[in-house]
Amino acid sequence: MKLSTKGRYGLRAMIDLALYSEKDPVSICSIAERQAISESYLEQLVAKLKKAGLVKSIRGAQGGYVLAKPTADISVGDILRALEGSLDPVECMGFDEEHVCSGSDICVTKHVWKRINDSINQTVDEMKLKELVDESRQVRGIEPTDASCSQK
Amino acid sequence: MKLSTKGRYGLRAMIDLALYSEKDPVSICSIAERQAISESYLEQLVAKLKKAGLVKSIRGAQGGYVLAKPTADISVGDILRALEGSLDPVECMGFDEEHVCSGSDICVTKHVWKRINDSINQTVDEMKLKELVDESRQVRGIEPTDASCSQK
DNA sequence: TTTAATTCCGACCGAATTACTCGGATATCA
DNA sequence: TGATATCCGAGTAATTCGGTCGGAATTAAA
Repeated sequence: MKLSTKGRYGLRAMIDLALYSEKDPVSICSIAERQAISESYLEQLVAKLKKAGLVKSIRGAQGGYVLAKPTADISVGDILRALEGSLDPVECMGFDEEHVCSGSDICVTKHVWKRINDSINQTVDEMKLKELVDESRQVRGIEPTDASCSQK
Repeated sequence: MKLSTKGRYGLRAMIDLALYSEKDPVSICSIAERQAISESYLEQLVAKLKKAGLVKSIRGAQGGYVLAKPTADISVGDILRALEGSLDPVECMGFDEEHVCSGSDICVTKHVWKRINDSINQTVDEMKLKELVDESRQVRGIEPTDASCSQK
């Protein structure tokens, strides 16, 4: 029942991206530096975010990433599901249709799993990236400029 | 973010145990047979349930297991935590105390993880074993006698 | 008093997943 | 034509998962 580093790093990366990409695209390298995440690993995560349609890429020099949608339209659930796959702790066959299970206790547990799944998804879907970004800006002053990241 | 077979099998085993242990203790062997779970694996799970104080064992021939508490006093959360360990998808240091995080976005994500953890634990704790057992009995007729399980 | 049923305990094991790294191809701005 | 970037796929060490196996200890029944 653990959330992997994909989800944990990825959410931080998205907040970082939202904070710094207002003017110019943000490079993976600069996010990695600020967030102390391995650059090559972060690359994989951002690829997933892109495939999910949450960020857009701009290739070439001075390129980077920007959000594909306004922060109010991106939920924590969208981000986590993009990175982790389904957040359902139990993937059950025939959740919706009234599928008759073999044993009655299996059927009963199915309701349990569904309630857990629903509770998680509801919780993450009602939190929007906008709220997190706003909160983050309140904590420290705004630094909207993305310092180009150090070379190696 | 997956619940392992420990939790899934274990919950079914607890329902089974509650259904069949009213008169006599129930053997692992018979639970394994009814629930189609490997006997030797189930042994490990029941050991965890025992250590958590949810079931009591009666050793020797005609022995087995019985619930240690009334079904109304055992929550799904108790069972799952006994088997899986903490259900918190993210284990965060210093959740309670106002620990100042290094970066503001880390602090912000901390609130996210806390809300997810709370939502899961609340959901599983408000479901009691009693409800599941009652529901299970409604589905099919009651078979309170534990047929001694087939030998190998 | 033996025997069969049963819990108890720890070691082992293959397969999958996690959390990365690395090397290089491709695109694009200056 | 470089220097920056994204893109992409393969490799890999460590850990977890989902069990199995063998045997010791306990106790009811024959």
